Amino acid sequence: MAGSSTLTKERILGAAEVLFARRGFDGASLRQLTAAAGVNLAAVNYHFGSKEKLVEQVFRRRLDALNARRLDALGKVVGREDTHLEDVLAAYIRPALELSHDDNGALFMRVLARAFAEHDDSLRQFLSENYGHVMRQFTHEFARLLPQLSKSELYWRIDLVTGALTHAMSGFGMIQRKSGVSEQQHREQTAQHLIRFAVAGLSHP
Amino acid sequence: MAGSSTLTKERILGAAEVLFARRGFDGASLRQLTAAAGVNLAAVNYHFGSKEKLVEQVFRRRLDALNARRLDALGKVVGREDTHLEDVLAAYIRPALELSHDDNGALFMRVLARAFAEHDDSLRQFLSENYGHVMRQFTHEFARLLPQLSKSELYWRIDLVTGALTHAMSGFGMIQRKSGVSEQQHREQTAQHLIRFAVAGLSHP
DNA sequence: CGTATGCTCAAACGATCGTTTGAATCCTTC
DNA sequence: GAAGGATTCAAACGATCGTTTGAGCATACG
Repeated sequence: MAGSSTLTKERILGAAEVLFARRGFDGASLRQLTAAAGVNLAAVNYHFGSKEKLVEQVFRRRLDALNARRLDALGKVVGREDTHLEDVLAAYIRPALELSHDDNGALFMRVLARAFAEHDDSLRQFLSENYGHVMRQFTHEFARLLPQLSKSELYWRIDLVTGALTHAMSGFGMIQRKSGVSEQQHREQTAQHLIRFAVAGLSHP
Repeated sequence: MAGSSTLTKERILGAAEVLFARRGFDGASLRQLTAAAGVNLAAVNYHFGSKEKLVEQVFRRRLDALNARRLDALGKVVGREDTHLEDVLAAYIRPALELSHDDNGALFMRVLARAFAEHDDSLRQFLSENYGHVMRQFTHEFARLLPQLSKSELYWRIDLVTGALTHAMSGFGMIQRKSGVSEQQHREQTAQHLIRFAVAGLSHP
């Protein structure tokens, strides 16, 4: 087997991320996409099999790393004797925030928010099968740290917090940083906003 | 001028609500839509002018009433001498919740959540021009009740709460009510969940 | 060198899209 | 009941969609 052109696949994935964020999965055509990527129209079907498979790979490329970092961060805080709720939330939020400040990572968060709102069955099943265990582990930890909440009460709050975070992160591509604030400071302020909000939403009396 | 067939227009709007919620604006074709409505394909362009105009009318039909009820409810609580934050939030949340329990109102909330996540410029401009004053009035009231928050801090929290509520309400079509709980009770419990969460998210220290 | 193998390319496939057309039909009004 | 505007209808328009094809080119291996 020869070259296994990683270059073309990566160009397609990059252009797909941009156009899916801007026009949606249906709205972005393979002709726009391949033109933006500078590759031939047939390259998508050759390298990915179909448009739907391409969509899955767009998610895989980012979510594999993102959720691995989330679980890694979670593992580092649950081992200790006194785990704080905000540490668990930071383990969920901070990796996504770091992703948002990388190249087109913010655009991917838009794609993710779109998929979240679409309620598309096949896509939801794909995400659930491949990354459902991440949410399950976090949920388990939330339940442990909030024993006063009933199961249904906890699920309500997690659902609301998830909606808030997803929505907020989908807008990260468009916020203009105040002048005089370094990117480091800005990211830390954003993290604090999200974490404190999530703590309040989960643990209010 | 004769009949001005309200019937056909209403059948189209109803079918559009269902299909836009299920497949999205691009995903739902006028052929599926008119077939589901039991009308001729050309009826959409005849009565609405274009598919895009139809989308706007789908929003208008629900949002005119929804936002009028929100402002009405808001007016009834801001007049009093001691206004509580949860009353203002109830004025925002309860009309949407009542809409969600009417016929296809829950599906419309899905459509709304979709539009919210799409970041489509023309649709956002349409919503902002026609209903922006509603959010502005609520924001003004939040600022009055939460004077300790800076402007940017307040906007952060409102954005997060809005994301949470939009996401939660977009799922109302799919929740199965526990047996033994009346719809009245269920709706009241849901309202309490949302309102308390929003209060915590806005006013945490 | 010859020949597989991986990849790119222009071109075309059938299907479906939103929209338009012009005749047929309904319904009101005189 | 004739006239005329409002509405519906089947059919077609050009455009664009995702996908497939087969020839052409590159690179690796015997």
